[in-house]
Amino acid sequence: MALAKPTESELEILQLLWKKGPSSVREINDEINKNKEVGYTTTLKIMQLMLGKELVTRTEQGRFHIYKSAVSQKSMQEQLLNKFVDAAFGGQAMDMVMQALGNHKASKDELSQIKKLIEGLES
Amino acid sequence: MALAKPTESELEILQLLWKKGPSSVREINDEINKNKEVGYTTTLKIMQLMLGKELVTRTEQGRFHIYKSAVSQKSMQEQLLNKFVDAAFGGQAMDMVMQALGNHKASKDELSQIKKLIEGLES
DNA sequence: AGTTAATTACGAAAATAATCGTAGATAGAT
DNA sequence: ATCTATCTACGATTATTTTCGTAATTAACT
Repeated sequence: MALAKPTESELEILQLLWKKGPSSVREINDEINKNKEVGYTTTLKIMQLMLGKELVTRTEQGRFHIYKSAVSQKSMQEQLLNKFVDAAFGGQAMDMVMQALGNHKASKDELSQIKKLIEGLES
Repeated sequence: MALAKPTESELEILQLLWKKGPSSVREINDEINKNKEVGYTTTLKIMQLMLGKELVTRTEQGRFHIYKSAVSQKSMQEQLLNKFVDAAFGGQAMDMVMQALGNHKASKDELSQIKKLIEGLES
């Protein structure tokens, strides 16, 4: 079965779950509110919807719930990347790679890592 | 003034305008309908909304209109890429680059071009 | 001239997403 | 025991995006 495509808000929550690990609604909402104001029940509602879409699972921990991502970061990113390359770069992935390399600062370390990856692909 | 962020449908139309050059609604709608069924007036309406957002301009050509992208492909892609890296990769652009390199087939030519770019960045 | 086909403008409906208020439950503090 | 704070569930509202029907206009073709 195909992964449900997350909405923007859902993806934001998935990011936090990947980064912080299993979390309560309160923890997620607090994190989100570091950047922008969102009501607690808004976040709760979105997480409940994500449960319905099977983007997350949850366990009861006393009287509240701990949510956990149900999709792997890598496969979700892969899916989103494919869609994005199509939508924004007409499918030309290497165009996008070049633009990303040009626009984003990368450390020497990252660059040599990428070079190594390319050399592997070349052979 | 910041570029208006295009919706998904709007972006699809921008892609076609970039690729095909200035086009009538009919031409755009025909292209879109190669992939999926969308009514003519739906496409028309979206293009009219894009005009309001200044994503396109248009000129009269007899009794119909020719639409033209009003935003550069490069700067729009740059903006979308930044948002995407944040939303899907938590801002880690190089993670995304590596995943793109791993998942998408690239020709020898493209790979050496990218390598050259990296070598330029390294110095 | 009259008919047909293609066009634009526009309002409104449908679909999707995000927001929040309120109610009911429960735990902890006084 | 009561009060207060926090939690879940859920309906309803708002905002955004997509879709399309209809009317008016114009061009082209009998």
